[in-house]
Formats: sequence, C-alpha cells, structure tokens
Amino acid sequence: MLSKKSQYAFKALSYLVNKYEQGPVLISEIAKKKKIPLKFLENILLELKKAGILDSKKGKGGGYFLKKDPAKVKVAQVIRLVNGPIAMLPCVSLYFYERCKNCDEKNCGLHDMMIEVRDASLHILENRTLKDLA
Amino acid sequence: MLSKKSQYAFKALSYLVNKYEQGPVLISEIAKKKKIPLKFLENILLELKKAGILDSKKGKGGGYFLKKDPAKVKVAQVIRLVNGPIAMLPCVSLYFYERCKNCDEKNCGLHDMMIEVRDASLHILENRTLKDLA
DNA sequence: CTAGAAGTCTACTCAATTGGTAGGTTGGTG
DNA sequence: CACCAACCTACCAATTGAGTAGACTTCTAG
Repeated sequence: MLSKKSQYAFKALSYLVNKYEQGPVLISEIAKKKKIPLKFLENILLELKKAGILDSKKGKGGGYFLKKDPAKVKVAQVIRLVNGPIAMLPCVSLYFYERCKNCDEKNCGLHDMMIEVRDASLHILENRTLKDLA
Repeated sequence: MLSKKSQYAFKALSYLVNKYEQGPVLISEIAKKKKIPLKFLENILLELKKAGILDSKKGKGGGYFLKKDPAKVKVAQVIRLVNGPIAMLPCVSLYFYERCKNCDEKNCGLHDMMIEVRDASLHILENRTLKDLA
C-alpha cells in the first residue's frame, strides 16, 4: 500500500499540475485546498524539490511550482522517491535490489511470479505521468 | 513489499507442497530446512491453519500438512491473508476497501491508475497457485 | 494408562517506520 | 529594511514488524 505521505504527494502534485506555468503556489494554499497537514506537506514538497521534480521561490510572492513539464514526469519515479520499491520482493526490485538469502533465485517459483507482477505494474506506472493525475 | 512474515509463509508452504500427501511435517523441520525462526513460524502456520489452508495433527507423529490440493490454493489468497491488501490504495481494494476522503473517486486520475495496476497484478496472482511455488 | 511429543495460547519485548508537530533560521523581494 | 515564505533541526506518539518466553492442551505410541 502507498503511505499517506505518498497520497499527499500525489494530491499536491495534481494541484500543481493544474497550476502549471502560473507562477509559485504557497504551501499553505495547497495544504488548505487538499486538506494536508501543513508541516507534513512542507517536508514532502522539499523532498520533491531535492529530487528535481519541483522548484521553489522564497520570499514574498514565492512558493512551489513544477520544474518540468508534467507530461515528462513518470508516476513510477514519484512512487520510488516517496514510497520506496514498487516490486513486492527485494530480490525482484530494479532500483532497490537485494539478493535473497536462502533462496536460489534461478529456481524459485515465487521469484518468477513476483517478476511478472513487477513487470505488469511497471508497464503501467512507467507510462503514466503527472499529467494523467489531473 | 511483502513482509518477512509473508516470505516465510511462502517458503513454508512451498516446503509443504513438496511433501503433499506424505503425512504431517514438524514445524521444527520446516524451520530448520527453510531457516525460519521457530516460534515465529508457529504463529504463521497456525494462521494458515485457521484460514483453512493447512491442517495439523497433534502429539507424536503429528505436524502440519496441506489441507487442500496445492493447485487449488491461489497465491492471491495467501497474500491477502498474511500480508494484507494487494492494491496500492484502500479506495481501489476489492477485499479491504475504504472510501477515499477528500477525493472524488469518479474523477481521480490516481484512482484510475491504481485500478489498472491492481487488475494487472490480480490477473497474475489469481491465476497462480501453491503448486507454482515448487 | 501414562510419558512425552507436538501443536496451541497468552503475553511480552524491541526496533523501525509512519504520521505529525514546534519553533527557529535563512534568504529573497517588494 | 521589513516581512514573507521556504528551509532546517529536533522532537514526539502511535503503529507495525519481527521475534521471544513460557505455560498449557491434546494426542498417540508403547
């Protein structure tokens, strides 16, 4: 399951998609409109900025805004960033891979099954972008 | 991600699949062969028994064994039992559904996307059984 | 019929993660 | 230069995940 943090991130992003290229948006505005705890949202947006998805402006008239075209930011990327691995097992994860101890990957039914699930999920999440959130 | 508990459950089940219709198997034997903490495994097997997947025999010569044909037990069922929801959001879960507050399900891009992911995953997990673990 | 083997139950611990809050600091803008 | 808004550090509480301890029941082989 996606964490609340991830759900908040997507809500905030969808809000910013609708304001794309309309200047900076206050954290407080997003928090209010999307009913997200303000200080929690601060952390999330900062993280998205550090990952290069958002950018911000300080001072009066400042706020957050999308750094790139929403159609160019994949949903899979956001999930990996905020929520972690998409795969159901570490030993089938592309970005968070860990070898499976006590289990021969070449000969493990579960392993194969989870690769299938991963691929099916990625097929969708790698082909959807922030634009599709709106 | 699947919890360790789930991974242990699948390891134990795959061991029992290979011993199907060969009489009861000791918890301690499974624990040793699959390198699972004994007392933790006890809880897991008990849970699988209560769900009707395993059955057990007490006393000397006792142990655990599959109650049903391994080809008749779906992987999806085991995951739901031991790990919880398969969907990435409560509002798209079939068995653990919860309404999404502050988000109109009829008009939510994330919602639609997650339904797709869920269906793609279920398509696999509902068509694989314990037999496929071996 | 009884000893011991084996599953069952209750309760606990410990660490990590999640979700959230408080308050001060920095830096840009009008 | 005043103020605004992002940024940073540090907490805190609740939950979950992972695992342990030990007593209790029940069954069956001999």
